Amino acid sequence: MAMTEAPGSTKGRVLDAALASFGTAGYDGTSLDDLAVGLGIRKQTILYHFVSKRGLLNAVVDRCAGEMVSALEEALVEDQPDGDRVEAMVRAVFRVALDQPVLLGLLREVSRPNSPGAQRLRGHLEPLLARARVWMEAEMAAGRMRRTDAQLLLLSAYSTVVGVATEIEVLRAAGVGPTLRPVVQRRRELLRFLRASVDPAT
Amino acid sequence: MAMTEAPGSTKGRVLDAALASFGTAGYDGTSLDDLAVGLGIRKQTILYHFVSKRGLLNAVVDRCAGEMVSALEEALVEDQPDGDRVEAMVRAVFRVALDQPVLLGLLREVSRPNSPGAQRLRGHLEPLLARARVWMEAEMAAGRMRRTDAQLLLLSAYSTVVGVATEIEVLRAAGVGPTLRPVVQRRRELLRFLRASVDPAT
DNA sequence: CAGGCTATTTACCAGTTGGTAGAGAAGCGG
DNA sequence: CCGCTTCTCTACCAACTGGTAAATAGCCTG
Repeated sequence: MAMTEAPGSTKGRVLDAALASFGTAGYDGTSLDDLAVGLGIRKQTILYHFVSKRGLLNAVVDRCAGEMVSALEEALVEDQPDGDRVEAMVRAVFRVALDQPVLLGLLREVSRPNSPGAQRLRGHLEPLLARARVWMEAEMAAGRMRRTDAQLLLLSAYSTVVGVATEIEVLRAAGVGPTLRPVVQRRRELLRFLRASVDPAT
Repeated sequence: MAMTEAPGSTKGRVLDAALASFGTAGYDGTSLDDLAVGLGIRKQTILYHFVSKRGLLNAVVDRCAGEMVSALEEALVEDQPDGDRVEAMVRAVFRVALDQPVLLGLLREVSRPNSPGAQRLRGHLEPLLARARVWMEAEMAAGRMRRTDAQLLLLSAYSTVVGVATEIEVLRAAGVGPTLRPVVQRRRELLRFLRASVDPAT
């Protein structure tokens, strides 16, 4: 009764392949048969572990949201002495994005409302967003942050991050190799943007 | 032999419905049968006009890209005397986004590489991007713009704009009504970001 | 009114979809 | 050796997919 699946197990392999497929081909563009063939197993094995296609998506979303959330929380703990927390979080997200680009692909796929899994993703991210909102409002009250709509700024940053997923893919499609540079530059620009939005002296 | 379809014609109605469906449900998530039923016609009528589902997508992409490109070109012509061209373009894009949000939905759907239609979209946007790149490089050479990688900055702005589509939808899903305010705020922030990226005094 | 053109229809199809039912097989504690 | 659980398989299926073929109706022109 392991909480986490061993990476080599059938279940774990299915999760990996499903993440990749959902993130690139999308939910509707993913067929359980193809997924199974790619893994050298039968489709019914997938359904045995996850009950339905929807269940598989939920499992994938759960795992990815978990990784993302814990990466963010680690970043926040590391950086206790009020060092630039925003920067720490941005760096954490970009680290995840570089380590596993497919994860951002899924995030993007699932960010579309009416998409199955969108609600589930929100369920995972909402507490985190709430915490961030509270923190930002405290900062604003203390005058360390420019007065602005916290929720809007957060959503803005969020959609920018999701946009990075698009961007990495578009860059690759545009012939720009999968180099590190554009991503780093993008991160620098995002940080500058966030600082400008946050700087009290404006 | 009209170049543009009358909006009330069957063909035009199919195009509208297809745009909405592709932009929200995605390409794979759109069924020709459902589309036809929603229009009160038979699926084969759609296929008669557009040959195949892929052909329908191409037609939708062509029309939308055309609207977007002409909106951008109008903005550039209006603002000849070197008034802030960047701002004019951003405003044009946001105007389109507000007038027809579904259009951004499609843009986002089709921005994913490997997606059918991605290549076609690039074909439409590439000349525009090339012009912008040339212009930016001239500005940089003249010292009116901070030296930076023009293509990267453009892609950055592009993915941010696509992110706005996500954001509008996410906001609506998050309960924030379809008010104008968040979009306006987002535009202001994007403009500030672009100015910061472009300001020579940095 | 004959004949072609455009538009929309009915009828049909082969392939794929997600999903169900049930049979083995492998391990394990008694 | 039995019975139980866990996992994977074979065999099917009803529904739906995009697409083809052909019939029908309206309309304009000669």
